[in-house]
Amino acid sequence: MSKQALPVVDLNAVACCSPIAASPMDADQAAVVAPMFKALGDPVRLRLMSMIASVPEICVCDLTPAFDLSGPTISHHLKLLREAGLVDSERRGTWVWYRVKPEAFRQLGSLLEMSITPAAGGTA
Amino acid sequence: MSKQALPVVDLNAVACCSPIAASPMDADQAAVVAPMFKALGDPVRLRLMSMIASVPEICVCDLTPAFDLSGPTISHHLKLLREAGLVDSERRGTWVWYRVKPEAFRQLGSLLEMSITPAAGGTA
DNA sequence: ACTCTGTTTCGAAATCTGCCAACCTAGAGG
DNA sequence: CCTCTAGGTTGGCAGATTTCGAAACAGAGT
Repeated sequence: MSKQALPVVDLNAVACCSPIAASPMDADQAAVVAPMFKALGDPVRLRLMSMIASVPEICVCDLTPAFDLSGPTISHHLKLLREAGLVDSERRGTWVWYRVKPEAFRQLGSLLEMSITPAAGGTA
Repeated sequence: MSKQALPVVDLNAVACCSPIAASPMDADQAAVVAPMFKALGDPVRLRLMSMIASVPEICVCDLTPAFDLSGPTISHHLKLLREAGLVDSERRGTWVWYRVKPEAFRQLGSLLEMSITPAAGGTA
C-alpha cells in the first residue's frame, strides 16, 4: 500500500502518557483508544501483531502460511490492524511488508501503567 | 457477587512477563490473552475500567449514571470485565462494589513492552 | 409486603468472522 | 504491447457473535 492507507486512528489525539488508572477516561478518548484494544482482541490479530512486532518487518507471504485461514481473511485482519493504527504496510515490488508503529504500541502500554494510583491495587 | 464469579481467564496460564514483541505468540497463548484485550475493546467497558481503576473501589450505583445506557446493559459490560479477569466484585449490603485485579492489569501492560526487540521500532 | 439495587433472561438489530470470486499490481516471457 | 502467473486486496455473502433494552428475578433493608 504505497499510498499510505487511511489513518483511522489519530494517535496525536490520544493523551500520550495518562494511564487508565490515573483518572476516569472521557467518552471521546475512549472512542479513540477502544478500537486499538479491540484490534488486539482477536486471537488471529493478536498473533499477527506478535509476529510483526517480533521482527523489524515481515512479508504477508510469511504471515499467511502460519494460519489455517484463507488469504483474504488474513488480509482482512491486517486491514483492521492498519485501521487501528497499530501497523504500517508498504508494497515493495511483488510483496507487501508490514511493520509495527511503535508510537501506538507505547501508547497502549502507557495506558496500562498502574503506578499513578497505588490505592487501586498497587499498595491496596 | 459474594461467591466470586467464574474465573473464565486463568491468569496463571499466561506467561507473566513476555512482551508481544519478544517472540511470536503461539495460538494457545493468544487464545488466553485475546479475551482480555477484547474486554477493553469497547468504549463503554474501557471507560468503566478506567473509572474502576482510578479509585480503590466503586459502587455500581456510581457507574451506571455516568452512561446513557440502561442498568442491565452496564451490568452486562461489567460481567464481561469480570469474566476477562480484569475486575472483581463484592456485594456489601445493598450495593455491589467493583475493584480492579492489579495482576491482570500488570500482565497486559507487560505484554505491550517493546524494549526487548529494539529492532522492531526502537531503533528501526 | 414494599422498595431499592443489581443481575439474568430473552429477543431484535447490528457487527464480526470467514470464505469464494473477482480484481489490481508487479514481474516474466513472448 | 500483450499475455501469463503470483501476491494481496476488495466485494459480497452465510453464519456466528455482540450490543442493548424490556421484563422478570434475586438479595437486602424498611
